[in-house]
Amino acid sequence: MRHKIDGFVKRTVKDLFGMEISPEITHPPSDDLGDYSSNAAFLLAKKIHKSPQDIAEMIARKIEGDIIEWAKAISGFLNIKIKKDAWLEELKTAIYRDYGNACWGNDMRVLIEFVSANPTGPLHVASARAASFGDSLSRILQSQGFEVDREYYIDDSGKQVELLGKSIELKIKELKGEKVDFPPDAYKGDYIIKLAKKAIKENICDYTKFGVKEVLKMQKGALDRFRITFSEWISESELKEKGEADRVIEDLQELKKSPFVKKDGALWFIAGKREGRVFIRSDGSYTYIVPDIAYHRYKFDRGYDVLIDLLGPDHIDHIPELEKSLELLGYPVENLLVKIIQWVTLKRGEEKIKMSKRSGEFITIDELLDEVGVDAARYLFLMRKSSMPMDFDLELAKEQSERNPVYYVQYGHARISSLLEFAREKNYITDSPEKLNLLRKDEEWKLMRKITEFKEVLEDAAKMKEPHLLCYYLLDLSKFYHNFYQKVRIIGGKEELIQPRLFLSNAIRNVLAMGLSLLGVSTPERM
RNA sequence: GCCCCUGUAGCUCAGUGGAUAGAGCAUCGGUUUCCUAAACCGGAGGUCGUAAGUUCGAAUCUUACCAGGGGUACCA
Repeated sequence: MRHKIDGFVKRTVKDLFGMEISPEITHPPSDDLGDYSSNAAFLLAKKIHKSPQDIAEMIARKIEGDIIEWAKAISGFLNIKIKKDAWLEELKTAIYRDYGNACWGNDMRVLIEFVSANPTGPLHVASARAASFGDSLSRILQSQGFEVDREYYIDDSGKQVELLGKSIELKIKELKGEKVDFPPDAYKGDYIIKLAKKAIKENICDYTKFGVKEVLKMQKGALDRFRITFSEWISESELKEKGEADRVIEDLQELKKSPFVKKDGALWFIAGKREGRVFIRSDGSYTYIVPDIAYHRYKFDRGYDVLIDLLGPDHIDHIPELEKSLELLGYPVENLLVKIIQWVTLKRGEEKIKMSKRSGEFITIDELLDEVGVDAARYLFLMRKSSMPMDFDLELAKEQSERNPVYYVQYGHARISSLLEFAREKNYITDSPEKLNLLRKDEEWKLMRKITEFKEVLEDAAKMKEPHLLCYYLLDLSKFYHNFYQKVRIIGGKEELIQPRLFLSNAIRNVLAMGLSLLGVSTPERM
């Protein structure tokens, strides 16, 4: 619908003034101003030296389109009312299972990397937020015609995993009755004890390898429970073994203008105005960024058109070096989109819950799910836009679970499901698009217009890479439906209106179901 | 010091260039012999952190400042 209007406005402007513009097509603040409005006249005012109102009037007189009821110029805006038939035609399609799907993604191949936590302990809530986000964004992009793969990068080489091995080894000694001094940065927590006991039982000698394997198993289990899947798990150590990290350094050194400087026995990467960053330590080992560059190169080499990284704010400082290196190596950095998912602060009421993996005090995904459930957790994470640091109040998520936004939307779905079931028992047809033109009430028109907004919201969410837009839309749609349901008696109301109203309800249920499944939230038939 | 995020109703947050700035919670009042009251309707509640600038138009963009949070390793 929005695309059609956009086309009409552009064509009319071209016919009238011979100019190409990109007008915005939005919804006016109140219904009596029409269904859509455009700022086209404002954009043209300066170029052709006429007042926006005059231009809008010219466009309004000239504009043509099979779905336009009327077009008016109102204080400079071009306002357009859509024919009722057009809304009804749109409504008929809203009952299909692929409603809202689009193909402007053009089968572009997208690789989205997320979570990628250190394999040194259970996943905590910040990972849960990133997991919800990455999963939902993948689904939304898929719905718009992108071909999406999801990847988890395992940081299984480096000092942190050696420390994990060491922590297990020391814990074993302690369990055997030896007195041991744990280094201050050793990993603690129940899972270390569990791993140590298991290592003893299985006669393990390589504690690091064992620890990483076991921790990954734990992480996969938690993600599974959270309904998050990945197409690929890429291991840092494997990339290193294949010599990919070496190749990055070699190729960067071969450049005409080497970006490296030796200082204090370490190899520093200097690019742009920023201070340098160490790539090779004085002991000859690579810092984290080198295999990470190799990894990104590997992503590009596999032929992806767009790379999306969802990172925690602690990675911000590495982005310039990563991008600069890839650029120097000849890769299209503009196709790499790095999105920072801000931290989550856990609270219980007023009390902040401090988290530190090393000290062993943290809330894991499993504990979170035990307390608030998958659906509530996912919806609450996804409601915030990614740049927003969020407070997650466990007390509130639990206590107010009845008034939790996710239940409001799910309740809408359950309510309609039960209505439709009741209707079928009474032998009413719930999916016949006949007599829809009998729908005339305000609440019914509002719902019809709201339904078609689904397509617009999905497109916007995919373009902006922000699933929270969908969360707010679904809340809105549910609100409109609850309002309609309360005011209009369907079964038992006017006989000729029952079937069209059931169809309308069915369409709403379909949109709610598809929206919720894009968020990874379940759609209960009853509650 | 430098970098990043944030500042919108009492609270939690939407709104990122358009018209009279919205929702939930909290609060006050109302709605159930009838398809799910986990619902609905109404009231009250705003110097959009401050100031300047850009613009026909700014909560939205720019700059400076103020306030809160986070980062600032040859950890990742």
